[in-house]
Amino acid sequence: MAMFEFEHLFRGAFSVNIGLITYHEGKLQLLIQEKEDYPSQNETGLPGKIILPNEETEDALKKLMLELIGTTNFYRKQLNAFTKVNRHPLGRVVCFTFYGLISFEKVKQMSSKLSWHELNNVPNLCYDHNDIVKLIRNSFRKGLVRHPRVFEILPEEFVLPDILTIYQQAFLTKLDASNFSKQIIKSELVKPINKTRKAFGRPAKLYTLNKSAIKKKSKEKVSFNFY
Amino acid sequence: MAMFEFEHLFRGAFSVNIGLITYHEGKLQLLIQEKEDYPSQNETGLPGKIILPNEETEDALKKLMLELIGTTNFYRKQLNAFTKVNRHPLGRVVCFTFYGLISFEKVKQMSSKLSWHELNNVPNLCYDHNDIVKLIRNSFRKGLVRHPRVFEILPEEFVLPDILTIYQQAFLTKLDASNFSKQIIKSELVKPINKTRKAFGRPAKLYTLNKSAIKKKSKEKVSFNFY
DNA sequence: ACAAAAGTGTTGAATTTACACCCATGT
DNA sequence: ACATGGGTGTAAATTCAACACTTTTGT
Repeated sequence: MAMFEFEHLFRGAFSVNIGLITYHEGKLQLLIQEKEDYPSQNETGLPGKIILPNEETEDALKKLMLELIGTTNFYRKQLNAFTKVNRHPLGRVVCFTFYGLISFEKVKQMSSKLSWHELNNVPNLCYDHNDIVKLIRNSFRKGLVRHPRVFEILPEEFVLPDILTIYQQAFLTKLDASNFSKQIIKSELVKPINKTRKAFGRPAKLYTLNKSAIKKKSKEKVSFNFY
Repeated sequence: MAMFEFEHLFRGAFSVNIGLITYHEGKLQLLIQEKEDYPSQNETGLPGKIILPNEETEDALKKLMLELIGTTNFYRKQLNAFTKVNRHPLGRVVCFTFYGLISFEKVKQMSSKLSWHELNNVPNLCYDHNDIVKLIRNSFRKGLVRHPRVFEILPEEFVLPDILTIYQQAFLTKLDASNFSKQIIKSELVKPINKTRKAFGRPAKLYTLNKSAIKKKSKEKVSFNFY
């Protein structure tokens, strides 16, 4: 069997890791897991697990997330693989990374190993996980700029100033609140419901996502003008 | 040694594949390789090779490209890994894909196995390589819209209508030539040299890249307005 | 002279940006 | 009443988009 002569090439293992972002209590938050298995006991890192040799990546990820937060119902996207030979002490473990977005209300349970950390203040993580977090923040930003991705981390009913807050935290910048709100409304992606959210000052109007508007893809404007 | 108990997990192999794009004779072109090794003799696909268990991905890619085109001096970016369990007949071979951009004049040699094919008319390729090509076209488009990436596939001295042609082919659309040229000039990324390129009608002015302007990163305009 | 391709000019529309100002609430 | 955060209005500046027109070449 021809298989035999190639056997020496089949010496690698795989893992999935995910950076899951949500928005809760006015902050962007990242899900962090306390590791308990060898060789990284007592360290913290992105949620992840080893993929079995005959297991699809997507299945491994779903299994992991069911265990950890009780649902697989959230937006996700595969990012780069991390392939450095010596990134893992046990041998060559290639890491497939995902970034995910979930609204806080969709989180069904929290495994005791888990905690949320401010995305803008992530602690030191094991292996190269801080590099992965950088990648994730970048993808998150791209998602915000290019797609109506904010709604993935907002509850069903939300308020325009929260969208502003999310963008400001994601880009570490200040934006003109009044112009930003007008832009959101003009996009027709949201529709007002007849409720408000109480707060210290004037209460903010609640909106929901206008699902019909989100369908039609954005116009893909082609120009020599970089964003 | 703890290694032993994890041994059953180390059963995967890796490959690199690259979609290398250039611009030549008025067309966007993709580099295609005729395969000669088992199990895909006589098929064509993206240039690629198996990565040895202790070989860095980047090293494998460089080795491959030196062999094929005699240089590793070109822009490249890692894309998604292809991880499906059954994508390769010999076992689980995970494929790390890259897309690359090279100006035609930088290609030092052409291995006899290689040929250029119009990017908009790629033939049937082996395995899932046609899927990879789709991914590559997408990344190429994103690169064009968001970064001054065109210059990677243009010669030292180029002409504005060629940039127009590239964008039009990449996006399968027509653009207003006069407005597009004005946009390029306003970007200050190019500076005219005192030469022209002869052609049928009025000769076009030659330009070079203004390397000082390319340094300062684009302003990262944050808005609720998707491109 | 004429066709073809390159490049310039002009104009109205649309979008952006910066603020001034008004509104609805809790204390 | 007033501080606070939410929201509307407006006007100048900039960018976009369509297209008429001029320029420079080869035939």
